[in-house]
Amino acid sequence: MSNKKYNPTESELEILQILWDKGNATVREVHEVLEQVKDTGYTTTLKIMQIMTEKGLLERNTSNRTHIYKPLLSREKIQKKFLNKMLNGLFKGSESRLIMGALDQKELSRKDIDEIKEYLKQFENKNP
Amino acid sequence: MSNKKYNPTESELEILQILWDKGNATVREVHEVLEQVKDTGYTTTLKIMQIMTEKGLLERNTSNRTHIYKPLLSREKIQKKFLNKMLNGLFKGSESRLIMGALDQKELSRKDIDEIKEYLKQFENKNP
DNA sequence: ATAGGTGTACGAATATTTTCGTAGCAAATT
DNA sequence: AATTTGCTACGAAAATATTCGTACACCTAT
Repeated sequence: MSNKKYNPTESELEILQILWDKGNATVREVHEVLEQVKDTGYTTTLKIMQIMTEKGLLERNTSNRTHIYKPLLSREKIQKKFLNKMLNGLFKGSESRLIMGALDQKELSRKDIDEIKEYLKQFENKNP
Repeated sequence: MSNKKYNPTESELEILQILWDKGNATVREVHEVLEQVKDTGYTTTLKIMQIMTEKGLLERNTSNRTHIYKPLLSREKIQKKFLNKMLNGLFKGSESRLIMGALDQKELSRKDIDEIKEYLKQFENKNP
Protein backbone atom coordinates (compact mmCIF):
# COMPACT_ATOMS: atom_id res chain seq x y z
CA MET A 1 0.00 0.00 0.00
CA SER A 2 0.96 3.62 -0.32
CA ASN A 3 1.15 3.90 3.40
CA LYS A 4 3.69 6.65 3.90
CA LYS A 5 6.31 5.77 6.42
CA TYR A 6 7.60 9.26 6.93
CA ASN A 7 7.74 10.59 10.38
CA PRO A 8 8.58 14.23 10.07
CA THR A 9 11.69 15.21 11.99
CA GLU A 10 11.73 17.99 14.57
CA SER A 11 12.59 20.69 12.06
CA GLU A 12 10.11 19.40 9.57
CA LEU A 13 7.39 19.57 12.16
CA GLU A 14 8.15 23.19 12.88
CA ILE A 15 7.75 23.99 9.23
CA LEU A 16 4.58 21.98 8.94
CA GLN A 17 3.05 23.92 11.81
CA ILE A 18 3.62 27.15 9.97
CA LEU A 19 2.27 25.80 6.72
CA TRP A 20 -0.81 24.42 8.38
CA ASP A 21 -1.50 27.80 9.88
CA LYS A 22 -1.01 29.61 6.62
CA GLY A 23 -2.46 27.06 4.26
CA ASN A 24 0.40 27.59 1.86
CA ALA A 25 3.41 29.80 1.71
CA THR A 26 6.72 30.63 0.13
CA VAL A 27 10.01 29.72 1.70
CA ARG A 28 10.50 33.32 2.72
CA GLU A 29 7.18 33.48 4.49
CA VAL A 30 7.92 30.31 6.37
CA HIS A 31 11.37 31.44 7.20
CA GLU A 32 10.23 34.77 8.53
CA VAL A 33 8.09 33.04 11.09
CA LEU A 34 10.70 30.47 11.85
CA GLU A 35 13.54 32.83 12.53
CA GLN A 36 11.59 34.51 15.26
CA VAL A 37 11.93 31.34 17.18
CA LYS A 38 15.02 29.75 15.80
CA ASP A 39 18.35 31.16 14.83
CA THR A 40 18.80 29.66 11.43
CA GLY A 41 19.56 30.77 7.89
CA TYR A 42 17.28 31.16 4.94
CA THR A 43 18.92 28.46 2.85
CA THR A 44 18.49 26.03 5.69
CA THR A 45 14.77 26.51 5.62
CA LEU A 46 14.81 26.27 1.86
CA LYS A 47 16.76 23.04 1.93
CA ILE A 48 14.52 21.40 4.45
CA MET A 49 11.44 22.37 2.52
CA GLN A 50 12.98 20.92 -0.62
CA ILE A 51 13.75 17.70 1.17
CA MET A 52 10.23 17.58 2.53
CA THR A 53 8.96 17.92 -1.00
CA GLU A 54 11.06 14.98 -2.14
CA LYS A 55 9.75 12.95 0.76
CA GLY A 56 6.21 13.72 -0.19
CA LEU A 57 5.43 15.82 2.84
CA LEU A 58 4.96 18.96 0.80
CA GLU A 59 3.87 19.86 -2.66
CA ARG A 60 4.97 22.95 -4.51
CA ASN A 61 3.88 25.05 -7.38
CA THR A 62 6.91 25.89 -9.48
CA SER A 63 5.14 27.64 -12.28
CA ASN A 64 6.29 30.97 -10.96
CA ARG A 65 9.80 31.83 -10.06
CA THR A 66 8.89 31.95 -6.41
CA HIS A 67 7.64 28.54 -5.46
CA ILE A 68 4.61 28.12 -3.32
CA TYR A 69 4.51 25.21 -0.93
CA LYS A 70 1.70 23.48 0.79
CA PRO A 71 1.49 20.53 3.13
CA LEU A 72 0.29 17.22 1.78
CA LEU A 73 -0.67 15.70 5.09
CA SER A 74 -3.20 17.25 7.36
CA ARG A 75 -2.39 18.36 10.85
CA GLU A 76 -5.01 15.89 12.06
CA LYS A 77 -3.32 12.99 10.37
CA ILE A 78 0.04 13.77 11.88
CA GLN A 79 -1.52 14.43 15.24
CA LYS A 80 -3.10 11.03 15.10
CA LYS A 81 0.17 9.43 14.16
CA PHE A 82 2.06 10.97 17.06
CA LEU A 83 -0.69 10.22 19.48
CA ASN A 84 -0.64 6.66 18.36
CA LYS A 85 3.08 6.49 18.87
CA MET A 86 2.76 7.82 22.38
CA LEU A 87 -0.03 5.50 23.31
CA ASN A 88 2.02 2.55 22.16
CA GLY A 89 5.23 3.83 23.62
CA LEU A 90 5.70 6.16 26.52
CA PHE A 91 2.07 5.95 27.59
CA LYS A 92 1.43 2.33 26.84
CA GLY A 93 -0.97 0.94 29.38
CA SER A 94 -1.64 4.32 30.93
CA GLU A 95 -3.89 5.99 28.42
CA SER A 96 -5.91 7.63 31.11
CA ARG A 97 -2.76 9.12 32.52
CA LEU A 98 -2.18 10.81 29.21
CA ILE A 99 -5.65 12.26 29.28
CA MET A 100 -5.41 13.43 32.85
CA GLY A 101 -1.96 14.77 32.27
CA ALA A 102 -3.27 16.85 29.42
CA LEU A 103 -6.08 18.10 31.59
CA ASP A 104 -3.58 19.16 34.18
CA GLN A 105 -1.31 21.07 31.91
CA LYS A 106 -3.75 23.23 30.09
CA GLU A 107 -6.51 25.34 31.44
CA LEU A 108 -9.51 24.21 29.46
CA SER A 109 -12.52 26.37 28.82
CA ARG A 110 -15.91 25.40 30.12
CA LYS A 111 -16.86 24.70 26.56
CA ASP A 112 -13.99 22.29 26.08
CA ILE A 113 -14.87 20.50 29.26
CA ASP A 114 -18.47 20.10 28.24
CA GLU A 115 -17.37 18.87 24.89
CA ILE A 116 -15.18 16.25 26.45
CA LYS A 117 -17.91 15.17 28.83
CA GLU A 118 -20.24 14.78 25.93
CA TYR A 119 -17.61 12.85 24.06
CA LEU A 120 -17.11 10.51 26.98
CA LYS A 121 -20.73 9.47 26.95
CA GLN A 122 -20.28 7.63 23.71
CA PHE A 123 -17.78 5.34 25.36
CA GLU A 124 -19.85 4.88 28.46
CA ASN A 125 -22.60 3.50 26.35
CA LYS A 126 -20.20 1.11 24.75
CA ASN A 127 -19.22 -0.38 28.09
CA PRO A 128 -22.35 -0.09 30.16
CA MET B 1 19.38 25.50 38.32
CA SER B 2 19.89 21.84 37.78
CA ASN B 3 17.06 21.74 35.33
CA LYS B 4 18.01 18.85 33.10
CA LYS B 5 17.79 19.69 29.45
CA TYR B 6 18.02 16.15 28.19
CA ASN B 7 15.37 14.85 25.96
CA PRO B 8 15.97 11.17 25.59
CA THR B 9 16.37 10.05 22.01
CA GLU B 10 14.28 7.32 20.43
CA SER B 11 16.68 4.56 21.42
CA GLU B 12 17.11 5.92 24.87
CA LEU B 13 13.39 5.93 25.39
CA GLU B 14 13.16 2.28 24.44
CA ILE B 15 15.72 1.46 27.07
CA LEU B 16 14.05 3.62 29.66
CA GLN B 17 10.78 1.80 29.11
CA ILE B 18 12.45 -1.47 29.92
CA LEU B 19 14.19 -0.08 32.96
CA TRP B 20 11.02 1.46 34.28
CA ASP B 21 9.28 -1.87 33.98
CA LYS B 22 12.07 -3.73 35.71
CA GLY B 23 13.09 -1.13 38.23
CA ASN B 24 16.73 -1.81 37.55
CA ALA B 25 18.63 -4.19 35.36
CA THR B 26 21.90 -5.19 33.80
CA VAL B 27 22.80 -4.44 30.23
CA ARG B 28 22.17 -8.05 29.32
CA GLU B 29 18.70 -8.04 30.80
CA VAL B 30 17.82 -4.89 28.95
CA HIS B 31 19.30 -6.19 25.76
CA GLU B 32 17.42 -9.44 25.94
CA VAL B 33 14.15 -7.56 25.94
CA LEU B 34 15.30 -5.11 23.34
CA GLU B 35 16.45 -7.61 20.79
CA GLN B 36 13.04 -9.17 20.62
CA VAL B 37 11.87 -5.98 19.05
CA LYS B 38 14.96 -4.56 17.47
CA ASP B 39 17.75 -6.15 15.52
CA THR B 40 20.75 -4.73 17.24
CA GLY B 41 23.91 -5.93 18.94
CA TYR B 42 24.76 -6.23 22.58
CA THR B 43 27.53 -3.66 22.53
CA THR B 44 25.18 -1.16 21.01
CA THR B 45 22.86 -1.46 23.95
CA LEU B 46 25.81 -1.26 26.29
CA LYS B 47 27.11 1.86 24.62
CA ILE B 48 23.81 3.66 24.71
CA MET B 49 23.33 2.83 28.34
CA GLN B 50 26.79 4.16 29.08
CA ILE B 51 26.01 7.36 27.25
CA MET B 52 22.75 7.67 29.14
CA THR B 53 24.69 7.36 32.35
CA GLU B 54 27.01 10.17 31.32
CA LYS B 55 24.02 12.29 30.46
CA GLY B 56 22.51 11.70 33.84
CA LEU B 57 19.58 9.67 32.62
CA LEU B 58 20.74 6.54 34.37
CA GLU B 59 22.71 5.65 37.40
CA ARG B 60 24.72 2.52 37.84
CA ASN B 61 26.18 0.46 40.54
CA THR B 62 29.68 -0.57 39.54
CA SER B 63 30.68 -2.24 42.73
CA ASN B 64 30.24 -5.61 41.13
CA ARG B 65 31.68 -6.68 37.85
CA THR B 66 28.27 -6.72 36.29
CA HIS B 67 26.90 -3.23 36.53
CA ILE B 68 23.35 -2.62 37.52
CA TYR B 69 21.56 0.32 35.99
CA LYS B 70 18.53 2.19 37.07
CA PRO B 71 16.71 5.18 35.66
CA LEU B 72 17.14 8.53 37.35
CA LEU B 73 14.03 10.13 35.96
CA SER B 74 10.62 8.74 36.56
CA ARG B 75 8.35 7.63 33.80
CA GLU B 76 5.88 10.23 35.01
CA LYS B 77 8.36 13.02 34.67
CA ILE B 78 9.28 12.12 31.13
CA GLN B 79 5.64 11.58 30.25
CA LYS B 80 4.91 15.06 31.48
CA LYS B 81 7.75 16.46 29.48
CA PHE B 82 6.60 14.90 26.26
CA LEU B 83 3.03 15.82 26.87
CA ASN B 84 4.09 19.36 27.45
CA LYS B 85 6.01 19.36 24.23
CA MET B 86 3.02 18.13 22.32
CA LEU B 87 0.66 20.60 23.89
CA ASN B 88 2.96 23.44 22.94
CA GLY B 89 3.76 22.05 19.54
CA LEU B 90 1.69 19.75 17.42
CA PHE B 91 -1.41 20.13 19.57
CA LYS B 92 -1.04 23.78 20.45
CA GLY B 93 -4.46 25.33 20.70
CA SER B 94 -6.24 22.04 20.37
CA GLU B 95 -5.74 20.42 23.72
CA SER B 96 -9.17 18.90 23.66
CA ARG B 97 -8.37 17.30 20.35
CA LEU B 98 -5.52 15.51 22.01
CA ILE B 99 -7.79 14.25 24.69
CA MET B 100 -10.50 13.14 22.32
CA GLY B 101 -7.94 11.64 20.01
CA ALA B 102 -6.64 9.56 22.86
CA LEU B 103 -10.14 8.48 23.73
CA ASP B 104 -10.64 7.37 20.17
CA GLN B 105 -7.56 5.29 19.87
CA LYS B 106 -7.80 3.21 22.96
CA GLU B 107 -10.66 1.28 24.34
CA LEU B 108 -10.94 2.49 27.90
CA SER B 109 -12.40 0.48 30.70
CA ARG B 110 -15.47 1.63 32.54
CA LYS B 111 -13.21 2.29 35.47
CA ASP B 112 -10.96 4.55 33.43
CA ILE B 113 -13.91 6.47 32.15
CA ASP B 114 -15.33 7.03 35.59
CA GLU B 115 -11.95 8.12 36.77
CA ILE B 116 -11.70 10.67 34.02
CA LYS B 117 -15.18 11.93 34.66
CA GLU B 118 -14.35 12.38 38.27
CA TYR B 119 -11.17 14.14 37.34
CA LEU B 120 -13.01 16.50 35.06
CA LYS B 121 -15.20 17.71 37.89
CA GLN B 122 -12.30 19.43 39.52
CA PHE B 123 -11.92 21.64 36.47
CA GLU B 124 -15.59 22.28 36.17
CA ASN B 125 -15.59 23.76 39.61
CA LYS B 126 -12.73 25.98 38.68
CA ASN B 127 -14.68 27.49 35.80
CA PRO B 128 -18.25 27.45 36.99
C1' DA C 1 47.46 -22.65 33.90
C1' DT C 2 44.63 -22.59 30.19
C1' DA C 3 40.39 -22.12 27.48
C1' DG C 4 35.74 -20.43 27.26
C1' DG C 5 32.26 -17.46 28.67
C1' DT C 6 30.68 -13.02 30.17
C1' DG C 7 31.60 -8.39 31.24
C1' DT C 8 33.11 -3.30 30.38
C1' DA C 9 35.72 0.36 27.78
C1' DC C 10 36.60 2.76 23.90
C1' DG C 11 37.28 4.39 19.36
C1' DA C 12 35.77 4.60 15.06
C1' DA C 13 32.45 3.66 11.14
C1' DT C 14 27.59 4.68 9.59
C1' DA C 15 23.49 6.87 9.30
C1' DT C 16 20.65 10.74 9.84
C1' DT C 17 19.54 15.49 10.41
C1' DT C 18 20.67 20.19 10.23
C1' DT C 19 23.29 23.83 8.59
C1' DC C 20 25.17 26.91 5.26
C1' DG C 21 28.35 28.58 1.45
C1' DT C 22 28.42 29.31 -3.27
C1' DA C 23 26.76 29.48 -7.94
C1' DG C 24 23.58 30.78 -11.21
C1' DC C 25 19.39 32.84 -12.98
C1' DA C 26 15.67 36.36 -13.40
C1' DA C 27 13.53 40.50 -12.09
C1' DA C 28 13.72 45.13 -10.44
C1' DT C 29 16.37 49.43 -9.80
C1' DT C 30 19.62 52.67 -10.95
C1' DA D 1 23.04 47.94 -19.68
C1' DA D 2 25.00 47.42 -15.38
C1' DT D 3 24.19 46.60 -10.57
C1' DT D 4 21.67 45.08 -6.94
C1' DT D 5 18.16 42.11 -4.99
C1' DG D 6 15.70 37.86 -4.33
C1' DC D 7 15.12 33.41 -5.55
C1' DT D 8 16.38 28.17 -6.37
C1' DA D 9 19.80 24.35 -6.80
C1' DC D 10 23.37 21.85 -5.08
C1' DG D 11 27.05 19.91 -2.55
C1' DA D 12 29.40 19.45 1.30
C1' DA D 13 30.40 20.52 6.30
C1' DA D 14 28.84 20.02 11.06
C1' DA D 15 26.20 18.12 14.53
C1' DT D 16 23.75 14.04 16.41
C1' DA D 17 22.52 9.50 16.98
C1' DT D 18 23.32 4.68 16.21
C1' DT D 19 26.02 0.78 15.43
C1' DC D 20 29.67 -2.37 16.08
C1' DG D 21 34.59 -4.30 16.19
C1' DT D 22 38.23 -5.06 19.13
C1' DA D 23 40.86 -5.10 23.34
C1' DC D 24 41.15 -6.36 27.78
C1' DA D 25 39.76 -8.07 32.54
C1' DC D 26 37.74 -11.49 35.45
C1' DC D 27 35.62 -15.61 36.70
C1' DT D 28 34.73 -20.58 36.07
C1' DA D 29 35.54 -25.17 34.68
C1' DT D 30 38.66 -28.04 32.61
